[in-house]
Amino acid sequence: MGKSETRAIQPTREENYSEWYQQVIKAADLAEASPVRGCMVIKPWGYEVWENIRHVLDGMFKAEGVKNAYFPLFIPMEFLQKEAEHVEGFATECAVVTHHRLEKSDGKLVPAGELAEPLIVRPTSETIIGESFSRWVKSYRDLPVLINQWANVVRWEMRTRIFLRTSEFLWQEGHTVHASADEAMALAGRMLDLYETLARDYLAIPVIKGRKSESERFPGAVETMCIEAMMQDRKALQAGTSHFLGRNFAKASNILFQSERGRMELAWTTSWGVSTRLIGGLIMSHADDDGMVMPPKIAPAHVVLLPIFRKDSDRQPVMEYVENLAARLREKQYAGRRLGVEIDAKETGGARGWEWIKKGIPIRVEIGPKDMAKGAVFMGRRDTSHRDRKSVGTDLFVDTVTDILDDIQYKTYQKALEFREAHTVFIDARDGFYDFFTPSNPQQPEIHGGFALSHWCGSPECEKKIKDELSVTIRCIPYDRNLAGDGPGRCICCGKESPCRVVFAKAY
RNA sequence: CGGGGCGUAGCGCAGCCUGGUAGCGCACCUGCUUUGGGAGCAGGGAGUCGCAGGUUCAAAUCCUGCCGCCCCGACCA
Repeated sequence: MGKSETRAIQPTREENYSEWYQQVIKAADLAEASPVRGCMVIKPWGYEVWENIRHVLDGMFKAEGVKNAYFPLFIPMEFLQKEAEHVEGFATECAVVTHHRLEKSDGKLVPAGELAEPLIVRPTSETIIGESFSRWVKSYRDLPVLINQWANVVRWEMRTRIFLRTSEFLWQEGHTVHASADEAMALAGRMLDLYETLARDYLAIPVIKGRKSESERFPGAVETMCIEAMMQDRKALQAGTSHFLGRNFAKASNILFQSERGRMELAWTTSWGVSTRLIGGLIMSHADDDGMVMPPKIAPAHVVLLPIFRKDSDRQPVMEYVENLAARLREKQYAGRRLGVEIDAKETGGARGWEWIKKGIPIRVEIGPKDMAKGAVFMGRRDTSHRDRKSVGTDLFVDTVTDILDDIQYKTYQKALEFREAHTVFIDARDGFYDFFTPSNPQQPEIHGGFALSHWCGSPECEKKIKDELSVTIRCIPYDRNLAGDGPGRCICCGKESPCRVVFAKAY
């Protein structure tokens, strides 16, 4: 058995989770580090995941009446200054452009032509988009303004990790303007719902919707809502955020409109975004010790056909059969796009199959002369053991391939959901809470903890104390009554009255 | 940015302590043999040993500085 028990990824999740994460990205060919500190190269197999996310979300946004637009990468430094909390939130991680030319000096290129006003590379675009909005909006008849942009942003992070936290990342940022607070709040809520749908129905990631505590809020927001997911090391990942910005940014950018009654009023704005971080979440939700596991609805490709030749004379008939099968499969639609079919005719024996296991393709199909003779294919699924393969009639396979993909999609979600539920606990005793979040070996912490649903009095002091002592934060105040609990209780930290339970966890 | 670890072929590593001019496994190329499976044998290609200085007749190896990556903190999508 020895050899067959070896897993494709080393170390395993259990042995060294963060190293495992890096190895999965490498083995699945999703991305790689770049020569630029903290910046990644997203390779085709990873970028297609992003393209699929973009396709799905873009359709959802458009159904909500949101239009795409594009705003500058560079933002005048003074713009950031307009909103007090906003500056404070981002000032420490801004890339600043100070020159516009290079000159040769002693054979080396040196910056020259200093800018009169430095520009920052957008860490987010509220201020520059707000400037446009202030000119676009005159009357209540112009509202709402519903805009989204697909862009890159730069946040100069101290510690980076591919997909999860890189200095540059890709995202979408939605920005809207409304005549009333209720309308803005409702829109921000609907966008959060879209993110939940994307996560649940496409990425197969179960998420908890909720709102952030004051200390975790977006700088300048009145309310930040989020979806939080549990990774396989039981840490929380914020997978998407939606902000109700009140009138803070309207004030900063001077977004005024004339109301029905003829008065000049400050508008209400929102912003909301998800990023390439979702791909990191995808990996840490589903990948196993054999590599990536792609949920079919977001997978770069759905089926790989692996022709098997026993003799040279097999080659042509098998390839013809395989090409023909590929053509039939490609006529099918799945999750709003054409079924993705790869043909891999490399003659490298079983290693070829492992390449695709590591890449996480949902279905592998082996086709040799024997299968052809039977009118069958030999199929393996990524969500079952690599040894667990079976012969299926070719016609039946073609007819049911989308059902099989649906089944893989469903089971991938269920597995992630069961994992989260297994590591989500209601805790009411302070000691129990501390035990839950304390590894038995602090030097080399084992995978431990999870989501603790505990009461919190609402004070920043208790929140900070828990953060300082355990590195545990309030991920969100959940909307789901089953999680928030029925009625008041006692704060896990100070014992004072608490209105509801919140989600405590270590976080990325 | 503080503490620790690491940087040698595409990937994973040995060699470093005790300097002598580079090796192993996998992958890659060629040939033969195999053939329902991470194949076997033989041959082969591929590395300015992270970068820059220094010590030395000689540096992957010793010394200094820098860069990058990983882990633990502080900061964050």
